[in-house]
Amino acid sequence: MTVSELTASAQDYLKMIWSSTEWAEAPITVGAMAERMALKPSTVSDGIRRLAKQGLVTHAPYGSIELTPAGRAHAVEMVRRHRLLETFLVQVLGYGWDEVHDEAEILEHAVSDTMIQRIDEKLGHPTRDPHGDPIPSGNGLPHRPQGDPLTSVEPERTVTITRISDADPDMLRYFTQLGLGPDTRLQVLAHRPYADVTTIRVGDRDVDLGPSAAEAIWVVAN
Amino acid sequence: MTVSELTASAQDYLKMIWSSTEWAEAPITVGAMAERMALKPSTVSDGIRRLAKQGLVTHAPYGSIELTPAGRAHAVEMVRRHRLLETFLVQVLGYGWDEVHDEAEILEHAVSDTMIQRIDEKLGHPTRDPHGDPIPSGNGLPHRPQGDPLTSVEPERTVTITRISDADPDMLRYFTQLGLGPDTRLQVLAHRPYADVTTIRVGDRDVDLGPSAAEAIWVVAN
DNA sequence: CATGAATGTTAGACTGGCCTAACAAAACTG
DNA sequence: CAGTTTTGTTAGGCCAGTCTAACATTCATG
Ligand SMILES: [Mn+2]
Ligand SMILES: [Mn+2]
Ligand SMILES: [Mn+2]
Ligand SMILES: [Mn+2]
Repeated sequence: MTVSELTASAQDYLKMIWSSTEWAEAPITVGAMAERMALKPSTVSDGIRRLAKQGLVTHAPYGSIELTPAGRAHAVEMVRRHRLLETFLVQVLGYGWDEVHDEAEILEHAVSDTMIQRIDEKLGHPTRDPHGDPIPSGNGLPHRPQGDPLTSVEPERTVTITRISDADPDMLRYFTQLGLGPDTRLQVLAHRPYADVTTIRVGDRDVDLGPSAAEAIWVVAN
Repeated sequence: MTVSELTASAQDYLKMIWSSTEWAEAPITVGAMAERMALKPSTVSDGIRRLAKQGLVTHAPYGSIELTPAGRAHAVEMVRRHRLLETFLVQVLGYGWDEVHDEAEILEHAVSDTMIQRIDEKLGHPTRDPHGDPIPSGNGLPHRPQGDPLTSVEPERTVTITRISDADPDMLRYFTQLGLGPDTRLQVLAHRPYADVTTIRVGDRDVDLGPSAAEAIWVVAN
């Protein structure tokens, strides 16, 4: 029943499927998974077939990919591991928020349940990782995240950042330069649709963000 | 050149070969490796062949197994990782010395060079692990251990423990009960050869140790 | 020193995980 | 709605790592 009976690869597939529904609606496709995991579609197709055989996902050929309850439990556990480890690396080992994702991507498969528990205790049961993402609790219930992409906020609104996608370390370093992180307040000045640029005011500074940056930032009104 | 180009299995084989010469003389055999790694001899034989193909060991069929300089460098690096991680788990996460070996056996393959470096810095460049074993330095030079098995000490001598084999967690818990650990002073009272019992005095208490316990403890005169 | 026991190697099978190439299905689009 | 493009699956190959079973070599002892 514990996650560590699965191969690292299976753990990553499940985590990816689950994550695809955390901040977006559309169910994930084989092609998108292959893209995001830097694998070939044939490899993913095969992997999904193995997961289905283990009862962790349901999948009819050419059909949609859905986690079973067992698959979802494993996936949430992996997300918990990943985010606790990221938090640990920042808090205890002095990593920057742009350095932790790749390290956690490996460690999440290697640490024992015991170690996760001790990390959780040492950190005082944190609820958000360094990128603002919610850390699911030990009993598998996610702390429900909130927010919407910066691109969907009406101009003139002042908002607070809830999370920033941890996918691109370079982008995170750029955000650090700008003083943008979880809980940063900012004002949306304008969206320029055909230029695909969002202008924000953070502190006393006006900044233009391209679409990939603006989509990586999620905010709530305040 | 870094250790992480190797599979976890290759890393473990190299570490085992190297470790077999740290505290004992005789070169390791396929059978002994299989025994200690809980594998079949045919599996190890095959693994050694792969390592030889990569230039990490020399081995003629039915002949002895020797590390090449490259193999030795990788092996020492793995020992460094293992022992630093054990120390980290005890110092930072509050593990007991009997709990760290199995955890480190996995983590050693997963942590990055960066993480090892930060752990080393956080711990202040420790030179011995929780079992008293020397931690090779970053440049690959082992801190030369010293000592001899308790079984080889003449009666009446007072000695100090330098290291205790970390192979058996149950035995470590037993030693904890007795107050035995690295740097503990004790007096050897007698060896009873046919009973295979070594009697020691530690603090104000006399204790009989069987051969497996007495061989797990290494000491220096003082 | 011959022979049986102990030790080590090879052969063949299986799994997971990846790939490329060929093929099949589904989704657009004129 | 037929044809084309996109997407997904299957077939076949490869490698690492494990096993069991069969075979080869070495060692030790009578
Ligand atoms: Mn991962
Ligand atoms: Mn994160
Ligand atoms: Mn290991
Ligand atoms: Mn140790």
